[in-house]
Amino acid sequence: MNGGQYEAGARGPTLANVAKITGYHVSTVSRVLNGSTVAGVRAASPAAAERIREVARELGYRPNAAAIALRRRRTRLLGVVMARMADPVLATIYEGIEQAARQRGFHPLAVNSWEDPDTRRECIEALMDHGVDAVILGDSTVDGAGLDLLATRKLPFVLVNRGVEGHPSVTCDDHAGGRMAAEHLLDLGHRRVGVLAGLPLAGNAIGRTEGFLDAFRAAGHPVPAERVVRSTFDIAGGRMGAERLLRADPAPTAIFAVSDSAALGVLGCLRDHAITPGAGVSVVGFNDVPMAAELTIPLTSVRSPLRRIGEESVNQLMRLMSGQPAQTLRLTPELMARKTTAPRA
Amino acid sequence: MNGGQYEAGARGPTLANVAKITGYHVSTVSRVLNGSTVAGVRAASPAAAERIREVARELGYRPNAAAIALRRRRTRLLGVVMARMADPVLATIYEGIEQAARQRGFHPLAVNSWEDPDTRRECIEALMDHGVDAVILGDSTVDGAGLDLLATRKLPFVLVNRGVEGHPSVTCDDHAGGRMAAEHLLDLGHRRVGVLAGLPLAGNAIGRTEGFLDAFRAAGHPVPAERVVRSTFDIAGGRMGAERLLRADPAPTAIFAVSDSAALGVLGCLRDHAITPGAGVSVVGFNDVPMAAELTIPLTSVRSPLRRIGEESVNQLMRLMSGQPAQTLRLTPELMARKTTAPRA
DNA sequence: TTGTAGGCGTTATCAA
DNA sequence: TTGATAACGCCTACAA
Repeated sequence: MNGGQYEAGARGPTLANVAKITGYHVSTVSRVLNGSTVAGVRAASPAAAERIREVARELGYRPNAAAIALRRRRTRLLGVVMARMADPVLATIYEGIEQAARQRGFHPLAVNSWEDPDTRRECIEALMDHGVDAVILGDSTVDGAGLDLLATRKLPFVLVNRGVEGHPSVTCDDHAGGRMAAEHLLDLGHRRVGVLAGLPLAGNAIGRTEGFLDAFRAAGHPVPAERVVRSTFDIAGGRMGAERLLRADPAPTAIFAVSDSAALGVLGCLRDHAITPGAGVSVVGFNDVPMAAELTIPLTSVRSPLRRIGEESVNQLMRLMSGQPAQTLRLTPELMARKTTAPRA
Repeated sequence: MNGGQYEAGARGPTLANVAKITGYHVSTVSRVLNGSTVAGVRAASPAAAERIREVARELGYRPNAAAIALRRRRTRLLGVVMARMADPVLATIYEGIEQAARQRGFHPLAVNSWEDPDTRRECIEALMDHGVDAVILGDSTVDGAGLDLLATRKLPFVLVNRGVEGHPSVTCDDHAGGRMAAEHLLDLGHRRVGVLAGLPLAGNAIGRTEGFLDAFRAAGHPVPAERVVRSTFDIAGGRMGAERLLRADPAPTAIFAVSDSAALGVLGCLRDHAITPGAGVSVVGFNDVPMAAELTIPLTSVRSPLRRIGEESVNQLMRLMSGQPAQTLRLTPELMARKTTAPRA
């Protein structure tokens, strides 16, 4: 079958090779090369260790991950489930995860669930099949779908981006972020506002929406239900949601979208309606992805520390893996006021 | 160390378990469960096979990936090296890769090289350590840095996004794309144009730039070297490059950026200079990421089939792994003319 | 300080 | 059609 051009299973030198050359036994070589200790002392004579390490280096010895995984029951693989990688928010979180994981000698195995519960289950099962040591979930829904799989195998996991009651998670303080957006709009005099509330089962969307609605209610201007519309987090969702909000008469003077991508969809929609963002209808996004600041009319957005969220999730996972409890972290967002928000005309 | 709450190495039922229950020998169970054949016939009596499969299902048996990897010398893991995941272009290509790989029972192991040669080598080595069956490289430079690592291990690999002479790759037809951008601007009457040429060692940037410059030269309006500036592909790169181009007197009437992110940086820069994209300075990007069409002044861009590029790279890898030669594919781009380009004032 | 032996879960080979 | 056996590369008691 194979033309011989490639040897998929080509392996490098093994411990046995190093052993044969040095004249030491495999077990000795193993001890030296992974620096194991007996009673706190390095378990090999300095001379032996030196020689063995030298030969290993010359040979280009690299430990075989499969063998180690089989023997030690750990792979140093971290499963990561995301809704979709091309979402700039998730991709940035992933970057944080990847970097933090690599610093600790772990590698992320990333899969996309496409917001689909069945696919999510498949993803998690596939990750477990590959023997990942732990899992980071970036696509959870508040019903906790799929978490049972991890629980039954007692596999450590941390939620990221979207929290679920009763499980450790690292997220933005979404409620606070929603409130910031609301207070900004209230300060600018907006009273009749619309909300693109994101997916109904996503914890981050729920938090942001509630924070926003709470603040408006507290200010004495509750937002009626028909001006809170569900949507996906992407551009298309924002566009459709905005279409619907703008159909109302009178239309809202401001729109809060729980993601920047959705906010971008809103901007596209406003353009089609010949409405100027800011001057016509104010728009607030969430996350402050790099694009937001560069738009011709730069987007007001609630900044969330995406990379740090990713990094912290790995930290918490390390805690879990070493037997400590994981904390649930809510990192503080920050409002970046820009030109898509302006005082009510 | 471990508090007992989690068992990192918890494993499910094994072949031995199934064997004990069914009364068959492990080897028989193995033969049944992985559907191996002897002389084209399934190597077990139908009754036995039935029973074994039933027990395996009841027990929730899942094969141990580490053991299989050790024994069969294949992991069904695909290494993927990207410059950075949060780049929307790379993330979209990755989505294509992930989907195609999963359909074939493979899983991508994705690492970010951050455009750094040393990090790239580390990435590739780490992937090999984990025993990936093949590698997709999305961050190659025309000098082929790091490819030697793969060659010495005879590991199949395919380049994606950026080609390198002499190696199979799946890319956009960058030269054609650059030409399209040029012809569009030429049609609109632009003669004094600037180019944000991307990273000097990136094959895609080189192709796009050359295609563009060739077309202008052919039209009798060669672009002088000082109006071709190197840059990174991201927003910051576009912004800095645009600053530099605009400092010239007379400034160019149009700018071609080899990526949409850079084009977005250009738009931000134009805004700061109070120049209207299109009416003032025309701007063309590359890739047509979803954002482009939604901007308040939508971005003219050369669309490249990112997802298909990712999918095709997996196809080519499958060919390589089955001993067939891989093809080098150049998928055709398409110009999406929008509002950031307008006839020369 | 070093060697020996056994096994992690699976599969390939050989024998029955 | 099925069973026995060895081996993939590594690690870890235990013995020397």
